[in-house]
Amino acid sequence: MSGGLTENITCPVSPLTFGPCAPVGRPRQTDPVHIALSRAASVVTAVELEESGHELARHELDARALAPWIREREADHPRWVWNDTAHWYPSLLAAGVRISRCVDLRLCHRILRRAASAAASELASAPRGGWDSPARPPESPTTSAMLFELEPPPVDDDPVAEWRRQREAVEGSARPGRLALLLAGESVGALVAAEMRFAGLPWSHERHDELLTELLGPRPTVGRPAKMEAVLARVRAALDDQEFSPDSPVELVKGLQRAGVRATSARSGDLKQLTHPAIAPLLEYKKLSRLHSANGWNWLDEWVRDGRFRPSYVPGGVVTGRWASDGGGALQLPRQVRGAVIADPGWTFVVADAAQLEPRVLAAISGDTAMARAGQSQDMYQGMVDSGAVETRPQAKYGMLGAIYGGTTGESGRMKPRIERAFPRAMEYVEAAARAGERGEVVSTWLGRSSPPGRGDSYDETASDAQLMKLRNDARGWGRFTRNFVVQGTAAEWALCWMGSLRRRLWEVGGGDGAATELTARPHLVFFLHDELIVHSPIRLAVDVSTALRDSAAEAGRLLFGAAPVEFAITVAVVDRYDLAK
DNA sequence: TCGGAAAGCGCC
DNA sequence: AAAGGGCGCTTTCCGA
Repeated sequence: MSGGLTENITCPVSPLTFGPCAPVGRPRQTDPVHIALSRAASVVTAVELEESGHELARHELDARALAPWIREREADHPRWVWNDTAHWYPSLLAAGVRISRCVDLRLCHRILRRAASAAASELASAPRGGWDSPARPPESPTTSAMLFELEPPPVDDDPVAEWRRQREAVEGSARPGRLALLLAGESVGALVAAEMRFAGLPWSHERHDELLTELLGPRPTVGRPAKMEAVLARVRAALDDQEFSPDSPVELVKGLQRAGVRATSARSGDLKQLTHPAIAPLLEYKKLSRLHSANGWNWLDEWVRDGRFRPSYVPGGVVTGRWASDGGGALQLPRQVRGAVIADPGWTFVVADAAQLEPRVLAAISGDTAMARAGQSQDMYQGMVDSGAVETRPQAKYGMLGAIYGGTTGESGRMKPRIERAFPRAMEYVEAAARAGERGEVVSTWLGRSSPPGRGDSYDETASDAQLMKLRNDARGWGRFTRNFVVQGTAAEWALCWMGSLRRRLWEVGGGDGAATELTARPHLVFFLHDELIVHSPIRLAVDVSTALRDSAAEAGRLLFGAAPVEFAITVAVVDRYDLAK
């Protein structure tokens, strides 16, 4: 099998960068296509490199002159090579400079260090060094001076040497096209993460406060909000216990037992099984309490400023390649508060969601044509019903989720034989990934991101991750992890490609390089949630943005899977409030 | 008094 | 409604 279409596209500049394909002024043979940046104190060194890696020129710049210099050089759309996007890009954005492509060396290093397809490379076998350390925190005026004095940059910090090592690792790998696409996707993701934080998600402080007041009562200066207190009073009355304490799981269970209720845990799901008049108000209390503590007024004060929610995203923060977030809980925004996400006047949101992304990804990576056929429908689960594989949509949904997650009980367990019969290649694929995990082997995504080493391997990279360590000691549990890894991880790769393609298209919709306006004056990404994107757009461009979203989804499918007959359907909604999208 | 672990629940 | 892989965040608990 080939690496998809990625090897076949001809383009003056590599398409694997998610940058413009036909730059103004086609590069001459000696034009630099990469510019590597490094910094020592206030001096920035910029090294211009040919595609071959040959050094063309070297400049030393004062750090304060960097942004205008980059703006000027950006006309040729070089790839900016730097250690951490999160270190360099925020200050450029603040100076009004948007770049089209980069190589985030640390994110790429992390992938290559572990990639099974590049295991023979010098990079993979080198001792751990500075590039294996976590990213240096972005400079902040209060801490940077101190940190830099205490921790001098590691000696192997040279971005040019590292870039060459990475290029060798990719070129010598079993799947150079796929790995190159993965690294390009990871890097463009880092650009998007910085841009989304810079732009912020439009958030109405006023509407959020109204929502909280409706549900909880007015903000109290001390103690519980009035409506929470009232619900708690109903719980206490039903238990005939004025001392009942709902906020500690231990106390909650004890309190219920004192009243003769056979509770063994404080989990909502378990409480729901019980029949007692106190249960309904108690569940209601827990719901309100969660909202109050996680996304209440304190959250609003801390995270929403000047009408924008600016969380910090962590590209590649999850072992599977999904993003994580660091503060603000951007990836867990409860539906309850999404009504506070309101577009600016004259602007709107274009909200797009990849429909049944993981099942479609499974059809593609396993080459299961029957499953791919079901995916010709906009609604893949309905397509599975129409093909006769199962009788109802819920059967299709839980059957598929069971296949992907390794479920054995309930409806998903019951559906397993039928799914196996209808989609044998897909099931064989995930079963093989699970067995490999149980044996302690490494598995890899379609583009080549490899799972952490399995059981029995004396490898300490993730030793600090308690959850992974626990899972690793449970063969079946680790098998479920690797089974899910190949699907979730490849879905994350599709999403990166979708986002990278969209980013380039949005820039064009906004006028391309000809329009000398800043990022937030054009349609721009403001939110990303695994398989969902939100674009904040001037109303008059919403149709073009919708088209760009669909074209990007199709392009992502082609980039990963070439001509494979798998459709990646998305739903698109143009709304001025996020909660209206679904 | 502080910090890590566990419980619980939000998102996909 | 079901099953359950991946996370982050808040609160409580408990021991150093």
